[in-house]
Amino acid sequence: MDEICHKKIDIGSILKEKGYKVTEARVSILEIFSESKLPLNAEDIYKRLLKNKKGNLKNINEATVYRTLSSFEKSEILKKIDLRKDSVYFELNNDHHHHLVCLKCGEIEDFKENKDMEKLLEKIVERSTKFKTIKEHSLELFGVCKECK
Amino acid sequence: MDEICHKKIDIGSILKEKGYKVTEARVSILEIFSESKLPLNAEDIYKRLLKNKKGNLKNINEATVYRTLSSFEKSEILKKIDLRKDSVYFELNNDHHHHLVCLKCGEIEDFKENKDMEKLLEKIVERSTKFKTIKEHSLELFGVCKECK
DNA sequence: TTTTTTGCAAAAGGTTTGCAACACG
DNA sequence: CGTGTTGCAAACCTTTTGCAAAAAA
Repeated sequence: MDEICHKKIDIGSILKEKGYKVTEARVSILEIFSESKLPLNAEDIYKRLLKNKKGNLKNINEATVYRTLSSFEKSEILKKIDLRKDSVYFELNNDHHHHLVCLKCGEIEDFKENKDMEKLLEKIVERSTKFKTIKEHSLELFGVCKECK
Repeated sequence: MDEICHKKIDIGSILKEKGYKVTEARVSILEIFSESKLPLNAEDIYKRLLKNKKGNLKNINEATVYRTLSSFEKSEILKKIDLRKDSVYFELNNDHHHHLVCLKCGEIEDFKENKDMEKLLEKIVERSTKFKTIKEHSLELFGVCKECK
């Protein structure tokens, strides 16, 4: 446990903190992210919402999913990840890590960012002529996993 | 097809090496990449083709651009880059570097990858349980450039 | 000539948007 | 109750595809 991800998050407070009204769509979407070990795209979210709600609750529209993901990204609740797939993936922005991605089967393994990495990035920015600071960075490694070999 | 090559790459040989027939579309597209300092997307390429050809030569279709980019990526003449924009960017796969990207104006600055970086990546893969080697990686830094500050 | 490549047009995703109805605070 | 949020459907934009015509080897 507690390797990467999965801190308990107080969804209500997060939303209020960012000035959002606490709606069913937003809460459900954040729940899904907080329960997922993997990055998710809009379709993943939409399907899980459907599954969760097949009882009595009303569905959440796909447009709402897109709007929510996009606004959560702007307010830095989520971050966007490029997995070299056709759609955009997101994950919670509360734990700094990156991914190893299998180009064949899509398998994903997380790895934490460490001090060495941070120092390296600092050096890069120091040497830059056009930038003084950076806000974020991508670092995803692509290969073929042992299973697919 | 014996256009002058403005850089050091021999477009004809590259194409033949990879088993491609040497067509006007492919040569023109590679010329554009070899003259560009920045990553380009399909639309960029298409527009530049239009501009180049506005004299008498016939245009190259957008579908051809997409097909060419995609096949050049598979044959590793080009590589795909995620710049957090709406479309996919490519650049020549002949020089290992990464980018600092301005989230406001899109300004791009290159930086070279160094030994430290390589060692760091090696360590990550060593520690991985699911992967033994990686083929490639993304590393793009996003921030706001001095101009936009 | 044979095989590959291209143009065209149509369609396929994925994502965004306008607007009226709805719900949180 | 007022403003922010959502559902719906249509539009949008980038990218892909089938097929016949054209070009390379």
